[in-house]
Amino acid sequence: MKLSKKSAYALKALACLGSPDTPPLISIQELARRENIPKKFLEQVLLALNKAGLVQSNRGKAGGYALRGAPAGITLGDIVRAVDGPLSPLPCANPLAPVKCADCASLEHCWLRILMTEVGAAVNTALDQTTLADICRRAEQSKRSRHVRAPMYEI
Amino acid sequence: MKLSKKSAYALKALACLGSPDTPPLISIQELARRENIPKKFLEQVLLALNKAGLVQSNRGKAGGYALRGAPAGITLGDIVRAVDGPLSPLPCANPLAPVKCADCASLEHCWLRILMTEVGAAVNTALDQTTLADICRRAEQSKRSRHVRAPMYEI
DNA sequence: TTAATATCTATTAAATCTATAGATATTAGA
DNA sequence: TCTAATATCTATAGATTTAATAGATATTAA
Repeated sequence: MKLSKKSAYALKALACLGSPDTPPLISIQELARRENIPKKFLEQVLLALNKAGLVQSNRGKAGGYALRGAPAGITLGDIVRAVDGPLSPLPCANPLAPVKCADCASLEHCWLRILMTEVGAAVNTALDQTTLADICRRAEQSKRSRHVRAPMYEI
Repeated sequence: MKLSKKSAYALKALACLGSPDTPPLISIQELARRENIPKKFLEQVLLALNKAGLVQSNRGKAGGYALRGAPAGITLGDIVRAVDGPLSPLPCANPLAPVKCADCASLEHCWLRILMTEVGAAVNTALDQTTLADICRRAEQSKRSRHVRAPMYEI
């Protein structure tokens, strides 16, 4: 379960979109600047998020991006799946569109496939426990905590 | 959470070592043949498993490998970690040996790091629920089910 | 009409994973 | 003691995936 750069950028971008400090519509360029993400790469990330319905875009001058749904309704799993595709441990272990492995004789009786299907389900479930709302809360907190001084002892 | 070939081979090899059809000591060559794994690659896998203490080896002629501990005491997580290293979503999210990311300013206040540390913990926990004993049981079952005829309806 | 924007496809660059190669060390048995 | 079969180790080639960049087109407010 390595987090790809793409997913990491997606998380940062969405956290930014969900921040109270962000205008209702923000351009790729500005988003890239704020989150320190390569602009052209962020482009692709937002494209994927848009296709998955997690954000909405306005084209043309003064265009930009905004969240599409409520942060509480978007899970960490949704985000990762949107940019990296289904997070199945093996191609054959995707419950929706299983792809037979080269060396496996039968999908049917492969214990590794069955095991990994369960593992994949567990991972998906784990990632779906956290919502974008949670993520935004954390981001705000750490933003705040970075501004305060080191704690001092009161007498 | 993609399963590397290395991990997949490790699982197959260990399942084979835990099978009643396997002699108490089996050579790499024979193991590679039985599980259809490139021999030189399997070599590296077994080396890692040995270093992690999951198997034991005898060198010299008539040497080979065997399980070191009881299958019920070895988890799926142990196996994957043994061959692929700690399965942390980000280098900085490894609770034991956190490695600062290039673009992250501080380990301390990075919400992504904290979030991913929790995700990593969840994934580890999930993988540690399944033991090699479970895996061996599944492997035996699927071995058996492959030998029986298609089910027929009894009257 | 222009300038700023999103969209799309392709390509290059870098990193990682998979596999192979070739050497050395060890040991049972002839 | 020698030989053959084995594990161990390090290096490297080959393949695949990921990350980043490039350059075009489409859209829209002003």
